[in-house]
Amino acid sequence: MTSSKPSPRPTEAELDILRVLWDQGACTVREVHEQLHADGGAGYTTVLKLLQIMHAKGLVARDDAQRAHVYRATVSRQRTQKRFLSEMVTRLFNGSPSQLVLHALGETPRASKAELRQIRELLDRIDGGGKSQ
Amino acid sequence: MTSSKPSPRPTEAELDILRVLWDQGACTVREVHEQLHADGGAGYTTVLKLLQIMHAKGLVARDDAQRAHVYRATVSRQRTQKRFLSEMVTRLFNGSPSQLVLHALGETPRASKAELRQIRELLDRIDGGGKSQ
DNA sequence: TTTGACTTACGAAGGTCTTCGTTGACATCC
DNA sequence: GGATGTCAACGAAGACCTTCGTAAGTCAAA
Repeated sequence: MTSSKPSPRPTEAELDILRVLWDQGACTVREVHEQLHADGGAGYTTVLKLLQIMHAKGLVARDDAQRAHVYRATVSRQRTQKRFLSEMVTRLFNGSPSQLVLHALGETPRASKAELRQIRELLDRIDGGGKSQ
Repeated sequence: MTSSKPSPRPTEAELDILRVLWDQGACTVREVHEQLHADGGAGYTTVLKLLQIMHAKGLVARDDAQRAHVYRATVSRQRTQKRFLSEMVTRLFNGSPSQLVLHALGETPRASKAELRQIRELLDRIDGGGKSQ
């Protein structure tokens, strides 16, 4: 039983921290804080508190071998993206993912050639492989 | 100055109500409540309170000519979809809408032929018309 | 050993969100 | 007219989120 916790949806501030953790890998509180609020958005203890809460929720793991604890994300970027995406589909797009794709694509005139090609390839794979009705 | 208010992002419970209003058109509180919590999810006054708050926020308009006030959405489904989509892109997809499309497409093996075709057409229009660098 | 820098831990304040109980207004039916 | 039912309005409670001030612990250098 390794996956006993569904681990709750991250809040906005938590997402900001997760982004740092995903990009930088494991970080200390100070590193996250400097990455996120170098200008002075939120204080050091705010980030610390958030990380403690996230740890309690199971969103991050903590290595306290050193004095400055090191945090790393336990939820993957992919999984989180998927989760938010599917919530959005049910809440806002009548449960139709392709509707979401259509809308998102409409707002995306600045895609690179490579990306467009990637999308086409994926499309081919879906169309060719899984011809449902 | 008709459009002085950006009108805040709807919360989850507010989104549920907006969905009803979008699908059914203008509704009384009772109608929304029965549509949403016929089983007994939340009480009548809860829906009423939410609609009052949404009215204060400018998310819905109210016609109080009759005793039972009639509410209708002032924000369109499209606009709201776009808004959530773009927030998601910046928060979760490094600002790249096509990345979002790619992911959403990956979770969409059950798209209908018609939808896939629609996506392809849109893709062609983007690719052909806006060939950037 | 004392000082100072750095760190975690604790608790609390202020805000928003969601829910509901109660009240008073209004209409209808007997 | 009085009882009954429906409605909007109000206030408040409880939960969660975000932020921060302060205390307490640890380590190294002076």
